[in-house]
Amino acid sequence: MAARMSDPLAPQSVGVDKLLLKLRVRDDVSALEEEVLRSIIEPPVAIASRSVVVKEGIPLERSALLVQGMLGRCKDMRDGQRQITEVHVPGDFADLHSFTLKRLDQDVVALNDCWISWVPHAALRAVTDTQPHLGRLLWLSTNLDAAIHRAWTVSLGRRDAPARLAHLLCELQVRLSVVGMADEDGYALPLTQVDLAECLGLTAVHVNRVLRQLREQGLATFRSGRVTIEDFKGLRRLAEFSTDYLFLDKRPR
Amino acid sequence: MAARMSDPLAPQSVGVDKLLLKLRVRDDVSALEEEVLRSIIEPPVAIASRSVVVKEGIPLERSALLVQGMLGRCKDMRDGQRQITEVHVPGDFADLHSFTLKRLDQDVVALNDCWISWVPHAALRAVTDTQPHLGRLLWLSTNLDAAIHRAWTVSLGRRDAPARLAHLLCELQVRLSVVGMADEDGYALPLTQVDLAECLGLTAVHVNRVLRQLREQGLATFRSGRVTIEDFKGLRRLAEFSTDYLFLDKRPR
DNA sequence: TGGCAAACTTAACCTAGGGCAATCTCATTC
DNA sequence: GAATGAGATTGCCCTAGGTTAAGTTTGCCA
Repeated sequence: MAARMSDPLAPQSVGVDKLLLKLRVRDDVSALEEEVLRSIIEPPVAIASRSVVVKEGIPLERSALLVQGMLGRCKDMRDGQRQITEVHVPGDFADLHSFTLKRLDQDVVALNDCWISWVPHAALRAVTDTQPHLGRLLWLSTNLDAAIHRAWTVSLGRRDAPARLAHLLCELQVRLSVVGMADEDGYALPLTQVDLAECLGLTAVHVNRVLRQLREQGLATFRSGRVTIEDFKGLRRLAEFSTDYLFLDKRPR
Repeated sequence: MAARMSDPLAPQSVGVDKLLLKLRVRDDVSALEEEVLRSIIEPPVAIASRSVVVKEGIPLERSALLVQGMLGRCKDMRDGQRQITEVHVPGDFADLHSFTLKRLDQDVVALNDCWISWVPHAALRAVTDTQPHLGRLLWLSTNLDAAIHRAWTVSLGRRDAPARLAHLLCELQVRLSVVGMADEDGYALPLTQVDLAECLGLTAVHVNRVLRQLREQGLATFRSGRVTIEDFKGLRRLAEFSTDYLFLDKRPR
């Protein structure tokens, strides 16, 4: 499997590094805590595009830290429709909530070729026992996921298709920036238009129409796996996007 | 304010009791842990219907345990539209995520007259420092909220209006049962049709149409603040509802 | 007990986005 | 370098749900 992957070299520690980038935007992480984190994270393993990393309902003893690529949380409906409820970027734990819940309510699927690092729940339990502040930081990271879920709920409930797409493009721009994977111009987005549709509660055909709209309005272009942001201000305005829900600062404690 | 409320008697400890019911469905809570929980929860205070309990963005030092009534997490849009991203029932912490995030990304609003108990973040910090298992249980309860968010995302993205409404009615039936506030027949639901619309990403007019549909199909009736479930099986089938995402069991640890 | 105001209900019309099918593009493989 | 297949694109038609605008019912308070 790994032989077919575009980047066959396992990224050694970038997973933890990106996790640390993500956490340190929100709070201080001491050298000791960093050491502890590094010690509980297993070496990365390769995951083939489109494979199911974690299946809904199965009892779990570990959680997956995404090192490279993108993962989605997917719910399949009876009629074959699918909804993606979150897109994970490197540095995210895709299923840290399974540490408390012991299984998942939805599948975690690789949206492209990925590298992930497993973290045993036993080690996480030890962290919450002996490093309460670090434990609270991990708790925080699951609460960030929840905040993202709420933002998606708002999008699906109250934004029309162009605003919804623009909101997703803005969100990914910001989340990828945090882990150093986006610049002002845009970012690599290894999804298909079908995937986007499954994030946005739309059909692939309509996503295609709306992508063209954004392109023709000079806001953003999505082509061959790359999002080019032409007018971030305009995109933000269209989406009514604010970074508040991503908690990009350290608050007084 | 309290003078105008329908039930002027402060329910003394039912908030903690319902929280314990909720937690004990998911895991064991020792007598000591119960004692600790009771000790950190302040006496209930009355909240008038429609008032904002917690405003988005404000730095917070405490979280609200809902004792009686219902709360909603609301996002207001520029154009006056509003999306509710979760409905809280007694025994829920409405904003426990603010313990790690230090503020909210959305307002918490009283959907009717409520009683809530505040819990200081300092006390929660002490719990995570000295009672790691109890700390993990509180973490779990925020992860339950996230699972509910994901279920709503799926509803908004992939279910049509009747299925979406049916799904919400099923969810509340189950969540209220856990805290002893629903029976086989149904439950009190102190929301307006506008509130339902704001949960479901629909207009109030369409909610009204769909309520009639469910009534005429003999599935459920919502009238004068009460949901009567006439055919739970049928409602479940229509909604493609499963209780899996509510994690109603204790898993091996 | 009557007068409001909020909530609910219904109808007529309209539109954003879905459904379906054909075509196009391009990368991969033999 | 032809065959293949996944993804992207476009057009046409249609429906679920929105919009607007009346009513009607209900509960509250003077």
